[in-house]
Amino acid sequence: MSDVARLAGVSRTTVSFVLNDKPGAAIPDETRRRILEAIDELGYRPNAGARALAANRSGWFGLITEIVTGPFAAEVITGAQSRAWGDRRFLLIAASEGDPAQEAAALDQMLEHRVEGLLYATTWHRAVTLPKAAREVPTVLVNCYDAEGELPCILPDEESGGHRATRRLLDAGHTRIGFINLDPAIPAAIGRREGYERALREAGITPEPSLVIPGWATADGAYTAACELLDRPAAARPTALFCGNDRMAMGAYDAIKERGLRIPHDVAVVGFDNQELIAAYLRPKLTTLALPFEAMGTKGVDMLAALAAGQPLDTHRVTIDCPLLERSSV
Amino acid sequence: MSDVARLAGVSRTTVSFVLNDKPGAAIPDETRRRILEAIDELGYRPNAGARALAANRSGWFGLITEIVTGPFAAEVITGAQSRAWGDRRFLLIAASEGDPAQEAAALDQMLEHRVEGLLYATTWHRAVTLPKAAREVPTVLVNCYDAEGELPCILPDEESGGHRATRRLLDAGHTRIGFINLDPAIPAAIGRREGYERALREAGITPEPSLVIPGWATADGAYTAACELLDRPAAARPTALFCGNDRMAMGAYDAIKERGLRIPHDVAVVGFDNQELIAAYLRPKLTTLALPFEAMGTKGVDMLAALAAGQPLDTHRVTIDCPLLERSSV
DNA sequence: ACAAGGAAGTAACGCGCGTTATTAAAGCGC
DNA sequence: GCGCTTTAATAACGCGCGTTACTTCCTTGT
Repeated sequence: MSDVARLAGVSRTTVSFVLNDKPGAAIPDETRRRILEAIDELGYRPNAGARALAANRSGWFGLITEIVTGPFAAEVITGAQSRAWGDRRFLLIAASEGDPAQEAAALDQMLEHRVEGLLYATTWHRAVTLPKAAREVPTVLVNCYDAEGELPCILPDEESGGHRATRRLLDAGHTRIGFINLDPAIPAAIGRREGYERALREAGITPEPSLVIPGWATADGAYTAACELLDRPAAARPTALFCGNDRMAMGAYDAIKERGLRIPHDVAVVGFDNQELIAAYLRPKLTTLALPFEAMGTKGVDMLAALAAGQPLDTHRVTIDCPLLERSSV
Repeated sequence: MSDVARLAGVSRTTVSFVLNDKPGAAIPDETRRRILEAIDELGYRPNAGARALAANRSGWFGLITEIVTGPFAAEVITGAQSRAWGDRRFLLIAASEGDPAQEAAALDQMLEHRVEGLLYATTWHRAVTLPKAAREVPTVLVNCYDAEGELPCILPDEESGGHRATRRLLDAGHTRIGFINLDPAIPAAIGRREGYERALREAGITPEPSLVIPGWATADGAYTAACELLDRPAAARPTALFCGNDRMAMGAYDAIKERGLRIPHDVAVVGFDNQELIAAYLRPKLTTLALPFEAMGTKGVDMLAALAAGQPLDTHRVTIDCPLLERSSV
């Protein structure tokens, strides 16, 4: 920077003013041009670390996930990343691998790097408890919530998702809709079932509990559940299946095809999660709902930026809709 | 840090010595204990940015990928990440989205952050040309190579992969092995075909060109190709299919099942890429080869660490084996 | 002609730390 | 008791930059 100043025939301060577009500093165009030329000629690059030190603003946000691999975390990262870079902020990403020790170590490193905020994301919607150190810095939870309900969080709107999926099947003319659910104890399963039942009631149909079977989140479990549903007498057999996730839909597909039934003519299927590799390549392609991971990532950075700037949050608990992806299974 | 020094009754320098385990500095246990106690009591955390500035070592490596989403990039990141954190180094990750402008911007930011090395990873094995700015810092290519052949690179061993897949089918007793290949012009397709033919020749079988058909990397393309192969007269029909990737294997599965043939009894299948969501949930589960993305990521950080330390590289071009994942389709 | 005010630019300090050169005290052999 | 080495610790500088307080020069109005 001193070299630039010397070459441009000004002081280092002036160079700094130009680089930061300092408001209130009167820099004639001619001087500015000389400085920019010098920067270009010398190939000068400001040192981000030194700037951070002097300005007392690191520009970093931390992002802790359980695993970096896996489509979910990757999408959150994508969303957060793009939003952050656009804002000239940067993401220090760490994976906890589900290990509290690694998680604590990662958090330590982040605090040493003076992150201005922390994003904590989980693979599936559930409650979490953070290490105490997380209180030292603004924190936003993504796809999870803390038991004490103190931290702001961003969650998928499971209820409206279940409603939307069911509604889609109702619109296609189905009235007996089987629901192969996830583990019934988790928030996703509870919310989606509520949405499912609300959609039915809104259509004037009384929810039939026997049409709801847990598939335990596996393809095999869903296969078994689908067999059970499809082998009922014709009058009780569902003409559509709403599956808790796409892997489960895969199992359901097998059960359906095995019985010589066609999708969607004989049985329609809606999945959940939009696991691209499954949904887009099943035959026929699977209509499913997407968990809005990328949107949750960007929203997380937004909220963090607000918090870091000292602004209050309008909403402490944000829910984001799960969009329906129309393919060929309905 | 001054507070710590004051509380411990020593100078800031002494605190620094303790923090860095400075060799040659004689610190009595008693003094060290007092300092560590003071650190603990005050909850002091060193400022990583300031350390970097003073020591002139940022501790950062940059990682540029085309997309952060997608299983490939995610695995590379996982590998690089775990290796880097273990070494107290950190990854500044950016996605180019295939856009040269974004790529250049990302690189600029990385250089401003004074990364000590750059990892450049692509989604599929191919040649690349880097922005000139990349020359300013040690660079290692992952899953790609530069046309000039100047930069060190890490590549999957396609030839041995093709050989291993074919060998597995030969070992299972197959002699007419169809190969539904990727776009024949790309390195992966070329290497794997070489391996395929070598394995055949080693088994005393003359490669039959008509058994090799491009599937153009899509499930539909592979489906068409598989139909063509399976509809040949019995004597010319392959009893096993080696597919260029798992999506293509998915298409092949459909063609096989449609004809009432069973996997693996009538037709065995080997895929490539180990796209977990497909390979592990197809029925029967798909035997496939994994691209060693995670290993490539860790190796990349290793090489970068060596380069950043000024050590010469033993090998300029590293290839890593593609392991066979045994499931149920052979 | 002169004060007032703005335009253009600078010197100097501090951010939090690593590191070198130096000092002061303590131990040791005789 | 004296010189010499080791031990323990420190003052002071610099890393690359942002920022504040200050100076100098030019314009403008009267």
